[in-house]
Amino acid sequence: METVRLGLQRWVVGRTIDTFDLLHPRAGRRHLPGAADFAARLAGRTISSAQRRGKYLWLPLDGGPDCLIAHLGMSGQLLVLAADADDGPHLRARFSFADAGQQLRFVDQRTFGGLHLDKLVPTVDGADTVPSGIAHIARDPLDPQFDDEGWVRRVRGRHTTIKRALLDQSSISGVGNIYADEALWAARLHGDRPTDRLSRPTLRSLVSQLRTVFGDALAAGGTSFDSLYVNVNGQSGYFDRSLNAYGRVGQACPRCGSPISRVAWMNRSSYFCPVCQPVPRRRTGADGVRG
DNA sequence: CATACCGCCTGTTAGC
DNA sequence: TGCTAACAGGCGGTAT
Repeated sequence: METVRLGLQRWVVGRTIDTFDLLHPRAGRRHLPGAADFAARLAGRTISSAQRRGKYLWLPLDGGPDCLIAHLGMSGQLLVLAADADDGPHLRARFSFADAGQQLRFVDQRTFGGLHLDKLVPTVDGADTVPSGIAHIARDPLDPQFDDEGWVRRVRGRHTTIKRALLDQSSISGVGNIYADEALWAARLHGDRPTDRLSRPTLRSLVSQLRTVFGDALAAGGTSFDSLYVNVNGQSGYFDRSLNAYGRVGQACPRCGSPISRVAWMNRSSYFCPVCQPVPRRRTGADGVRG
């Protein structure tokens, strides 16, 4: 998502929207007044910047509505393409600009993503602004304002497992199933470890590993697992080539050589090394669930 | 209140 | 060969 934000910053910031065409109702489902209203509100607006928090992107607009929010779901793409470029089968929305240059297109095969409008409100710390509808999304670990110690404290105070905590976007954002498994592998932690029994140094180390995983992915241009994730120029990232655990069931752990395990987890999968990341012993009566 | 987990979508692919 | 079922996954909503 940061890769996409950088692309938008380069290619669409400063440009004025001429027409907006919503081509699939699911892409605009969060804009309740409908496609015609959506188009009317965007016409003539100039995009003033490109912002991101976790997996949400937003483009602040001059003259209100405050901003256009984009969430790509798992298969969404924002592409900057010539006006005569082929639509393809999954084009969901199109932005044409007053300068008649390249268009911005929202393409989304599985339609989990979407676009909507929102107003900007100050963050609780007053440091900047955020769309009102995503104020519950936490900062991500690459955000200079992310509070490591605050996250460690919060996680240790909860009664859940560490993988669930990593995927909880209201505590730490930007972490999906792939990056959660990779960071847990790097930190040698099994995702089922109870958060209230992890030490402060262990959790600090986990944030640090997460930052490394994010940094490496960003340097490689993002993660593309099935070629659906691409940047605004249609180039896909190649970070998937450097995954250590995710998707590697049966292959050797790059650290110890043991075969990577895969288990069903929350209607998806978890990948881990059973030797480096041992399954935690179940808590029993003697240990006490509440301790 | 805190935590757990389903269902939304559709194209690809494994398996029969 | 042609079909079915599993799978990918962020997150809002609902159940516990």
